[in-house]
Amino acid sequence: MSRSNPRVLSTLERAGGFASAQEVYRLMQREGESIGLTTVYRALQSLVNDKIVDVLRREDGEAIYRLCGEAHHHHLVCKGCGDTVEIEGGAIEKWAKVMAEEHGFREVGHTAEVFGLCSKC
Amino acid sequence: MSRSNPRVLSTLERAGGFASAQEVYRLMQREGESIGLTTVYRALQSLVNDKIVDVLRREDGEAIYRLCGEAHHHHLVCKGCGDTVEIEGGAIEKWAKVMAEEHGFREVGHTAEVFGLCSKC
DNA sequence: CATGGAAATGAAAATCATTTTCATTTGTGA
DNA sequence: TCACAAATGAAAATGATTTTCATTTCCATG
Repeated sequence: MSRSNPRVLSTLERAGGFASAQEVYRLMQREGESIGLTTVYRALQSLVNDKIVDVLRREDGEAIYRLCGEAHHHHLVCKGCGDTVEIEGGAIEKWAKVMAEEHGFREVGHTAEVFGLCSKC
Repeated sequence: MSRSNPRVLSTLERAGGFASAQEVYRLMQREGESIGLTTVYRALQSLVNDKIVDVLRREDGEAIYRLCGEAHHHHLVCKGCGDTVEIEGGAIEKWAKVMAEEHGFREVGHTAEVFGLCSKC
C-alpha cells in the first residue's frame, strides 16, 4: 500500500526539503525522470501519512511539502526582484513553542516569512 | 475605489467574524440578499487591503476571512477544529528587523503563523 | 433635468491546484 | 505461465478564485 515513491522523496530532498507538488513534478521532468503528476501527488500524500514529510500552505493556498525533522529555515524575500535568502529562525522556534504552550497547544509547527526590498532594488 | 461593500462586512460579522468567501456568499443568498459571488470576493479583498479583516487558510487551502483588531498580531490555529487565538508577536518583529538589516533589506514586513492541536482536540 | 464618464456589479469564462476515474502496466506469489 | 493485487498516468472532474466584459449605478457638471 505504500506509495511513498522513493524518487519523489529524493527529489523533495534535492529541492531543499521544501517544495509544492507541482514544483517536485516540474523538477523531475526537467531532470528527465518519467513520472506522472498524479503519482507525485499520491507519493507526497503517502509520505505525509507516513509522517516522513509534513504539509503547510503558501499564502496563495498552494500546498507545500517539507521533510520532517529537516532543520528548517525561513526566507527573506525581496519584493522587487524576488531574490531569496535563507535565514536562521531560532528566535521563532522558541517564540512559537512558548506561545503554543501558553495556550495548551501540542504538535506545534509554524510558518514565517520576511519580505522587503533588497539593497539592489 | 473602496469596494469594501458594507453588506459583505456585516454578513461576515454575523457569521461570527470568521468565514470563507463561499460561505459569506451562501449566507447572503439564504438571507435573500442579491449579490454576486464576484462582488463578495472583491469586497473581501478590499476589506483585507483596508486591514479591516485578515485572511488565513483552512487545512484544505480555502481562504477564510476574519475580522480583527488593529494591533498587529499573529495567529495560533488549531489543526483539528480551526480554533484561532491571537497572539503577541513582539519577538517576531524584532527578529524580522534584525534579519532584514543583516542582509541590507529595507521596508520590511513579515508573516508568521503557529499551528498545532489545541487542548480539546 | 440631461449627460457623460468613472466606479461598481455580476454572469460567464478562464485559471490552476488538486482529486477522481479508469484503462493499462507491473510485480509477485502460486 | 497465470492470476490478481497494487501502481501508474492520461484525461476528465472538481472547486475555489480570478478575469473579462458588457451592463448598470453614481455623481458632478452643464
